[in-house]
Amino acid sequence: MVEKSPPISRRRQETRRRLIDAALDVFAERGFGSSTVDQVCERAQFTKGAFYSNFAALDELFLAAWEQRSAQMLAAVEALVADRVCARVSSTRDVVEQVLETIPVDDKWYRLTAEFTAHALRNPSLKRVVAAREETILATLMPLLELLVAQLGREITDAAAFGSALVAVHDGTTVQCLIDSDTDAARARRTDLFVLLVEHHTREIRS
Amino acid sequence: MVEKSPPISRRRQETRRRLIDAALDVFAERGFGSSTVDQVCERAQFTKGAFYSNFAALDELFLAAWEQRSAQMLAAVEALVADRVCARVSSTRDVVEQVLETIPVDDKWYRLTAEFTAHALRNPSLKRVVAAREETILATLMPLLELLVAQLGREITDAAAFGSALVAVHDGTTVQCLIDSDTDAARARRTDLFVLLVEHHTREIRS
DNA sequence: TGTACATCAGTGAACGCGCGTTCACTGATGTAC
DNA sequence: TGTACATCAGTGAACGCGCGTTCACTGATGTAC
Repeated sequence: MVEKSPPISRRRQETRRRLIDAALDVFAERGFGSSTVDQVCERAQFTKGAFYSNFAALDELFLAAWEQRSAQMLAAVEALVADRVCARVSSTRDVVEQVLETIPVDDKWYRLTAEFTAHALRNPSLKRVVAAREETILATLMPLLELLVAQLGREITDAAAFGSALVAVHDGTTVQCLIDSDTDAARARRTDLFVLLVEHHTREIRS
Repeated sequence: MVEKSPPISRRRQETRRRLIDAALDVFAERGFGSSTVDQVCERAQFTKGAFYSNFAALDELFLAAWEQRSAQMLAAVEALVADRVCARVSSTRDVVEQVLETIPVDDKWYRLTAEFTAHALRNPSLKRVVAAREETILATLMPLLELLVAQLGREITDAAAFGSALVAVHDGTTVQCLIDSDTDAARARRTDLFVLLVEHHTREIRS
């Protein structure tokens, strides 16, 4: 039997939303482990009771916040890449540059996701959540990328390898862009790396 | 005038060492922000007073622990790569595989360094520390890599770009190896990526 | 549309544990003769 | 080598703040007639 949970009222949904938004700010500012229920509630303009009426503990809110935010980010990137698909296209490098411009190197989001990943490594079920999200990201983006490279007269040779290489290079270069004093150089090298990946994992279509 | 700090006694050095070792364990287990002075001291078999006699606050210990550990890791990798340089060598792929085997994908260390990086992004002076360490790592490893690729009859074309690409791919693929359920596949793709990098950033030496 | 009642969702005060920090102390280590 | 003293390094008890968690409550929202 599936437990028939009562429908969630609008008021409640709105409260959760405000708590999640506040949590994203507070966690990014102070780190998850150093944040308190009070700080989150104050930012959201609620008393602590409101929090306990909606979540069992801070980790639950951390998970909810991370999931919501990463879904948002994915939706945004998806929309932007879809736009690119419709645009005129010249060289591989141009496409890479344009797509990378749409993916923000967001300091706040990086801190959050780095901490969440580290947190997930301590908890098998959270680990599965993170792995599942990576799959969702790839499942969403790969068809779009296929269209993109098709416009360059190319096709993807090994989608799984290409996808995970893109994610790895994205993650690895993001830190460098945030840490390095010479951000422009880091970004330029990032672009070069992506171009290399595209050229390596696609081939020209014989017409 | 340079403040002439009194020499640090052996006893004191040993105490610091034990506290740092304990901190590495506790931080990896619970996360930095959720660790307490008490927990670290208990693990190190000291009372809290010992901690306050050696460090001003937990962040100071976090920094000391991270620096010590990353220096240790670098020294270990350096030694292992130096060994490789002396060994017989066949193909690029073989070399990459052998070197990667020596670099452990260490869950504990990953958690620690991910959290420290996130922490450093909130603090400009720590950010510089992290950036400096990356430079040290590259300055140490690049000469060795040069020797390694020379044995393959190749030479590095752009050392700076090669170096930062290696770091980025290393970092990005480490997470995947730790998170993905299919670790072997993740490791294989990791190797492929490194091979690609070596081939792209080096060229055959004309003899 | 208005009233009377029921349920729901957030309030705010209360509690007590655990945490960071201090400090007078003691035992360990170093030094002078 | 032995003794007397000085300094150093960690002890352990004490303090009080802040944090997580609970719960009787009140005002908001929904429902029946």
